[in-house]
Amino acid sequence: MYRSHNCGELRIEHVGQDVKLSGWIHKIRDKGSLLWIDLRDRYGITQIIIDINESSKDLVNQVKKIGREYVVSVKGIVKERQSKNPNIKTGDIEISLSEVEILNESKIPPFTIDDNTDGGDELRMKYRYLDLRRNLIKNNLIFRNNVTLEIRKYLNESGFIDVETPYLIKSTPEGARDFVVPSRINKGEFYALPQSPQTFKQLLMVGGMDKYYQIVKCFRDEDLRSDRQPEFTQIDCEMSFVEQDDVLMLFENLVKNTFKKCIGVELDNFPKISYWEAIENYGSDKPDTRFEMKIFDCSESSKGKGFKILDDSEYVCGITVNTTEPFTRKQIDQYTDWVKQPQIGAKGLIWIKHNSDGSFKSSIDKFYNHDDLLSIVGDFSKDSTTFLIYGSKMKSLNQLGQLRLKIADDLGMIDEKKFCPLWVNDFPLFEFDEDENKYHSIHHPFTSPKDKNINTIEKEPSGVVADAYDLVINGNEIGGGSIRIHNRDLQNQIFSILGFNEKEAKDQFGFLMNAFEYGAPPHGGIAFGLDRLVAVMNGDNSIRDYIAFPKNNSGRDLMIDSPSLIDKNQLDELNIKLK
RNA sequence: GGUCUGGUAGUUCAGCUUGGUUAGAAUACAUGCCUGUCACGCAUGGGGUCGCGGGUUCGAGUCCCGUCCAGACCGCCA
Repeated sequence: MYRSHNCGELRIEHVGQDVKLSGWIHKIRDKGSLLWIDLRDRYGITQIIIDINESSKDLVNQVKKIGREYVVSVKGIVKERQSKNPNIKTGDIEISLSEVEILNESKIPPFTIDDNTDGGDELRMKYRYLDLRRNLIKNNLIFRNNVTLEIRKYLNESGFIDVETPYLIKSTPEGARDFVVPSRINKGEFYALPQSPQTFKQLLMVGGMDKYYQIVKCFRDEDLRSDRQPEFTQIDCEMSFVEQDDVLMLFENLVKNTFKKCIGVELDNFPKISYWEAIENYGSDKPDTRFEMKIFDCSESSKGKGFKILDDSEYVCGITVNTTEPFTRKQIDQYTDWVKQPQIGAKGLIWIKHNSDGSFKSSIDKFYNHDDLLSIVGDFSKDSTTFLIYGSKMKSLNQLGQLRLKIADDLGMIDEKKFCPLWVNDFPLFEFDEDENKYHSIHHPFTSPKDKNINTIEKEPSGVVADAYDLVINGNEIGGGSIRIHNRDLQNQIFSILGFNEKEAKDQFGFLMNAFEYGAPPHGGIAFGLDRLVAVMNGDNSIRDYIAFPKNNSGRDLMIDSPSLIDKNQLDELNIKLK
């Protein structure tokens, strides 16, 4: 027997008991004739004490051999501590050591296994198994487990069944790049890993499963970010005989339930805003609504005063920043430089300072008098500053949206403890790609247009509104879904607008079109990014520390050192020749 | 594919602007001392291909060019 208790469960009421614990040596504090060992496992830390003067020589010698991160079993009697430690659960007791057995030695770890580790990201990834011993990662994984458990419970109680779908599927040109797997048996042919189980879950609906869910890995061969991994986990759901509101209600309750059970937060009802409201008010389709600072349109009020730059712009929009002290010239210049950097790409930044006496000072004083400026900024409070950005509508809004986030961040306007979920819906169905001179789906090609648009699809594709919705929390896209097309002719029509000819559509999605001819029920669904959800619930932007073995910026696993070359025999077998 | 930042002790960093003595600090590690520690304390000690390659120079951690690696961002992510 390795242990009678774990390292986190002994309390004052266990005093006097003989116990055996096993775990890792967290820290040794050698005080001469007294020596303490912190023994650690997943459940906590228990202090072991050795009184050198009252212990056998053998025991002392054994103890002296032990180093950090050794795995040991210890036997002893539970005693009340003379000086207690209120910071840990086992802080009232300690184990008076009578026997110790070294189960495994450890090299000196490359970084300290501590809450404030001295290890950098790269090293932590390379020795991820050591990093997992730290509270941060360990607690995140436990938290993730709690979240998935609550979600499974909720979905099961709501009548959903968990059905697995295949990982080796077919590559399609739409959307993200596929990860591809060569087939040995079918020479020259390739499987693709799913970007999502989209078509399969729709086929499950055709198959009468009615309510399906799966907590499932998805794969996309695109560049990584701190909130994007090439393999990530979705909570993937689909339901039959539903309209948008049915889906939103059920999954709003799922999210509320998860927040309540896992972090004790009661969320208010989620506001619903349309895609265009989001874009025009926040410059983003995933607005952070933890703070106001809404964007306003001043295209009309800013024109006709002889200032050519604004007169010639398609769109002019602004935000007013309320501060207790007006921005300094230096701060304004810094923001001007910031928006002009290539990543943002603004042509310039116009500023209007609101002085305490109600007067204005601005970068466009030459062309605009007091009343002109007043009509641009509308309502304002003293000592605030208004910024204007101009250009094409989408670009200006997007740039100002980014400035809005930057300023809020700089000024500490974001309450980190707050959660502001909302639904964004009424997305356009298509977006016109200037480079390729064709339309592509904003969501995916199986998204249904709103009923009222069905007759105008061919005539005016860009005006069609999709029956699609996103869940946004604190400026993060957490989930998205739609009501799907279940009619073969409509699906065909959509494929043709997307530029598929009949053969291509049949080759790639023939199975789905066929299925639609055998009584496909109306259906719709949603998928949540589990990694992002747990990170956001914990107030984090990066998902890496919520994944046991994540990949780095370049898609590498630094621990197992993948991807890697494969040998010639393997390549030959797969009929692959490298350039 | 692009922009930016970084790479110096096991680790995290300073030093680079303005080239010049033996490249420092903290932490980790080792040894010794310490009977109530829990970020223990004190003393001593070991520890460096300054990412790699080239160039400028009497002399390069420091300046220049290239390259590799890591991170943030843009593009990309139905």
